[in-house]
Amino acid sequence: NLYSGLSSSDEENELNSFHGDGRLQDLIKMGYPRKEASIALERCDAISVLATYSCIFSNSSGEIASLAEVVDFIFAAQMARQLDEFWAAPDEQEQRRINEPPPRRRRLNTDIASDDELIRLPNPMIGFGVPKEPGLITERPVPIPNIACGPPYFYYENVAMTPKGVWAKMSSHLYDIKPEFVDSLYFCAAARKRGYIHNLPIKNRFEIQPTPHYTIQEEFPLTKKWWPAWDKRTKLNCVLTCIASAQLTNKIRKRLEKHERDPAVQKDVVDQCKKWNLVWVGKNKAAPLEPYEMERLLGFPNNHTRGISRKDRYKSLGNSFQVDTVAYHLSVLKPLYPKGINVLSLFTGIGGGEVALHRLQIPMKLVVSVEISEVNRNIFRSFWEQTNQRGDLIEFRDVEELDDHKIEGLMDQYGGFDLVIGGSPCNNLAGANRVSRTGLEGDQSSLFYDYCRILEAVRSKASRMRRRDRYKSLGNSFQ
DNA sequence: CCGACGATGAGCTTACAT
DNA sequence: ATGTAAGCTCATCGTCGG
Repeated sequence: NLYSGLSSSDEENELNSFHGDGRLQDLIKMGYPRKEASIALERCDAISVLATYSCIFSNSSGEIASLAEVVDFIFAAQMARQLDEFWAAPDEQEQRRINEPPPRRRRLNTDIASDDELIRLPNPMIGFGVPKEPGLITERPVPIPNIACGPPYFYYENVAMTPKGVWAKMSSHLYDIKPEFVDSLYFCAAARKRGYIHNLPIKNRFEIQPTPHYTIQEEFPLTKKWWPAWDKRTKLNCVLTCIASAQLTNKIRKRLEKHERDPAVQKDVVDQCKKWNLVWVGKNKAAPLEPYEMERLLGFPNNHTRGISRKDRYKSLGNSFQVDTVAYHLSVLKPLYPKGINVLSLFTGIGGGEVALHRLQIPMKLVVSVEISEVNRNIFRSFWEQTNQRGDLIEFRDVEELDDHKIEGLMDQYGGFDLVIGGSPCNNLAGANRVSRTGLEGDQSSLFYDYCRILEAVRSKASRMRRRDRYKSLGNSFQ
């Protein structure tokens, strides 16, 4: 038997893993990078599992396998495919990537990672497809690597237009999954170009109802009365964290009262409207969106962010998900988890991901939320209470508080996470930032690495829990 | 302390002409 | 293929007046 020589020593390790697996920590102490150690563990365990299964089937004496056994055999076969990759010598490029030193603060233009892989933004920016547009695909052009397949699922989001090389680097830290770039103008009346790295299936996605309106005039019908013919916009630009001053509205009104028919003035006004995302709310009166209008554009319930200052509402909304877009991607979870899911929500903000799940009517049995801003935590807690959620909500302030020990404790207590969702800070990536657009290693945006750390802790713990369960059911089947 | 306001471009993209 | 122009961006900071 090909695997018999390996199984005995591995089974000893398996037994050790019942009292809290120290092997990953040991490997890290020995100087192996976390990712490499984790991959090695996963694949060694795959061999062990396969050996165990070959033993069962040789003892089954010609009986018909139960459905459960067949399902498990398929699982074992998937593992067997990974063996080939495991024994193949890793190519030099992958080796170099694995041996890369941990992230340090570095300037962008000296970043060596930026030149080996250049990720281009698609045009049109529809990802794997959007509703009501041609170009829908049901299979990924680049499959998800085996190591990242299956639950627990994860969903990571950030701005599409980052400095060069940033998306390639984020992809390389998230199992080399290719990002899905989607502009939310295909879901609502405002543009929002974002990239999403996730391991979700992409077949049979569906929209949440009711769908938002696609044009400004339909979404805000009261503006039609005041909308000048020479302003041809039908879509708004990206919802940002800051709005125009009231003085700008006054200046525009005064200019138009004098030179309403001057094409040059008209062009200048339209430019200002595009720059500041203004809509027409009165005669010659172009004003920024109200907070509740932004909420509608982003797919939140009316006055989701009420109770905090106006300025904070704009800031929180500008930093949020577009709910309809995210819900479209997460919709594939609904048939998979009819009884609900456990969610680990990092950088929760005002809870865009949870609102999406709620509007999909996917019950949330548990949400562990990490959010540094107090006003955002208050908003999210209000949402949780007012929608009469039955599940548990556990809040943390800082990702630093969520170490391996705490993650594993929560997973033991609640039976693991089904979804890890979050978008890390974009402050140092966003084009609107004049002062500190320092890239992925910037003070705020480097929290991306905490997302990776926590995700890997969840996935490795989940694989250990699956193994433990398999041994348990194995023990039962022999009685 | 809070909020309104104005100043502060780079870095990336696409579109179009050459 | 290459150059040029135009368009857009989950923002930050200091000042000032309440």
